Amino acid sequence: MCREHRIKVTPQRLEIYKVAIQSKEHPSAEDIYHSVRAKLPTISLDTVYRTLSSLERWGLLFKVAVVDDRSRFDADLSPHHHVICTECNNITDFLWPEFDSLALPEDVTGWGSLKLKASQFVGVCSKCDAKNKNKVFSIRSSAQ
Amino acid sequence: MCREHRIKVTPQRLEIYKVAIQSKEHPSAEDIYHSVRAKLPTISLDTVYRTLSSLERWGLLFKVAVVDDRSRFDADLSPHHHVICTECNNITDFLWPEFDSLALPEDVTGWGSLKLKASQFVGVCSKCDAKNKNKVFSIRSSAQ
DNA sequence: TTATGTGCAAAGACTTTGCTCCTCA
DNA sequence: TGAGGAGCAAAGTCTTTGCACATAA
Repeated sequence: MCREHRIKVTPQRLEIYKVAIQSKEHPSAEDIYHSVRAKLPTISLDTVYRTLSSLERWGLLFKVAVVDDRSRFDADLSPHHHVICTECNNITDFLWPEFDSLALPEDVTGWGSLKLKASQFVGVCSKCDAKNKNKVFSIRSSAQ
Repeated sequence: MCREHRIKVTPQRLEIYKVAIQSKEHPSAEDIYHSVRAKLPTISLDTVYRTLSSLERWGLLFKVAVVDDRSRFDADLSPHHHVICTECNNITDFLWPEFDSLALPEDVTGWGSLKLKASQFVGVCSKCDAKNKNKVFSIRSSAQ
């Protein structure tokens, strides 16, 4: 793949891409940095940033979203969508074939050339919802 | 609206919200800052940030996306969607009633409580596409 | 009057960049 | 051997925060 792009194959690039495609957590640059350090202890964070930026340029990876000021990446190129929890910052994948087969509105087909077509939902996941309710409850009870 | 939330009505808040709902450009904090300064020359950027954050908390405004490292805001709460051009960073609205009436997949309905349901497309708009082609052409011709 | 909000300045956090040495091809 | 990449450190941006003064209610 590097050879296709006529650039050097380095252990850093191999490992960063490996971590990216194996991760299901939509990791941030720092997450990837920590994972990669397990195999390449001397790698630096800026190499991770530079490599992620290259992978994105080559279309092997993309920024899913920016959550809590951190960019989150996804190397899964198959059609899927994301729900983001604003409490725990988890990003969950889901499939939605009905969406994928929907015809795009004319405003979009005439707009330009699309790179990425996805839906994105934002909310609070049920786990965090439950935690919040408990919190409210305990505040109320302690306030009595 | 401020009174509903039991907070003070200040000229800064009024003006920031006014700019936000009137703008169709999905402005960044800095864009809003510049617009508001026309009427309130002494306003500071951190007041804009603080107010935008409040408006978001009250559900009167939301972050559409982060483009070019800047958060972009939208106070239009009616159902609509966005296409983002990665070249000129413009965000264009479009309507898509077919999407809006589509049933959500079970993975999402069971996931938690949604705040925001929208689709988001990323690509290069036709204007920038045309510019790029011209650029490539002129490079080629000058290289001859 | 008093709880809140604003301005100012400085700090924080993530990300990018210049430069030198190293390394893949 | 030579072009391109990695590491290091420092700089750049956007955004947040502490504090004193101002202000809406």
